[in-house]
Amino acid sequence: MPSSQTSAEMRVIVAAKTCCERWGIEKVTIDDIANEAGVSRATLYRLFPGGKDVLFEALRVSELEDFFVRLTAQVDGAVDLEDLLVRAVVAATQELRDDQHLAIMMASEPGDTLAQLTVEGLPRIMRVATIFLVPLVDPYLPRRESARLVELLSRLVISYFLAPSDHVDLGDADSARLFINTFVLPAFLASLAQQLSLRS
Amino acid sequence: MPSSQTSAEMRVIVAAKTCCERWGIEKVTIDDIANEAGVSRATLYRLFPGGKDVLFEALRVSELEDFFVRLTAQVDGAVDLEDLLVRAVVAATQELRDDQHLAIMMASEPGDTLAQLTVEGLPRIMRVATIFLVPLVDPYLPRRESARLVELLSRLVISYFLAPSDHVDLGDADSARLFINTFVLPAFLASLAQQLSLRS
DNA sequence: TGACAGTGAGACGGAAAGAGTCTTACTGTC
DNA sequence: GACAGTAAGACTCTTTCCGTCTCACTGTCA
Repeated sequence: MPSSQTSAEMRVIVAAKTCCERWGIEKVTIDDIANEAGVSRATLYRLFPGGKDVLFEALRVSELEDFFVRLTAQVDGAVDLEDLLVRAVVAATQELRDDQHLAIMMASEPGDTLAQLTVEGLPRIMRVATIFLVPLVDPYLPRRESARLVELLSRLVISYFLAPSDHVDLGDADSARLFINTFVLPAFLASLAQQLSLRS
Repeated sequence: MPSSQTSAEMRVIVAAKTCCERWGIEKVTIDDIANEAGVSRATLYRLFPGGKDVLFEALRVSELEDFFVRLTAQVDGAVDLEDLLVRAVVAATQELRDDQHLAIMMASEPGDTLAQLTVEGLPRIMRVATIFLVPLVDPYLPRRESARLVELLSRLVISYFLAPSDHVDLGDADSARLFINTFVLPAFLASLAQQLSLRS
């Protein structure tokens, strides 16, 4: 029964998320999660062979996908590439800032949390960002350029979130627009012009 | 340096409270509390010989005293015995209901929490209640009767808090007044009359 | 300067909790 | 009756935690 299995996995992931929010990641045990999910420990290990590491990895992927689902919804209706990028950057920045869970983790386990936003987690973030955002950028740029653009902006959003600048506020639409037009879009102008000429 | 020592003890107790609110009592370790208090574990054991048990006992006493300090403030200005009792009962009931920390503990560790409100903790509650409230009741009743009254009302408040009744709501002033006039004050009427005649 | 009280850092052993594996028994389905 | 999925829990190994203890450091008072 594949659908029920999937549902059980989701129940466990949701339970893990709930437990982490309640106790913080360093206080959560497998038993806590299994109990919260209404599932035995044996079943949990069957669903996530590898235990805690695999489960938490799945949890991070799940949260990341949720993040981009919300982000995608927020950029819906963008009228051109600039509008799309500005909306995406502003929404992502604000969502990062408003993420209470992230703030708590940053306060209680800064090392692990930062690792998940940089050395360890960035590749995954880039991957998921690419999956979600490249299709949105594709109409305006060649595929290869789309991926480069999404990667560049993702890195910038995270960097400016982790270490805010006095000169740029990517959570502000005007500031983000100026920044994107000045430092980001010019690099893609050639491709952009090419794509436009192809379309016309 | 006795004053600094007292302050260190308070720092540890506050840290213990903070940690309990953050993680729940069953997830807190002595190290957590020592770190939160900015104190080494050795010092913590020096301040609270006996460790966790003694520290948590001190924490409970501290919270209990805070509770009655707030309660005492809320009944300030009562004009007569009935007014005093109604105010005290209503304030205590509402404070119990609004206590977020208590609610969390009741949800996560009902057994221990209930024990602290009944078999294990009630004697201490009565003791502290007596210390704080008997002086307030004293003007209206002989000392022996004051203690009996405070004990009776304390027990009733806790009982009605733990198991609400369809007929009485001690969080409501009118209901509490009716209840007190019907079931509590009559038992003390004789003493009350005697005290009044002595005063006149 | 030297005794001294208070403290932090951390080692240590025993106890307890947690992780991951595995077996057994139960339940519903084909 | 075979079978798949699960809960319960026994079991081992590892980690964490507790409580005690020692040692070095610091500021104070004589």
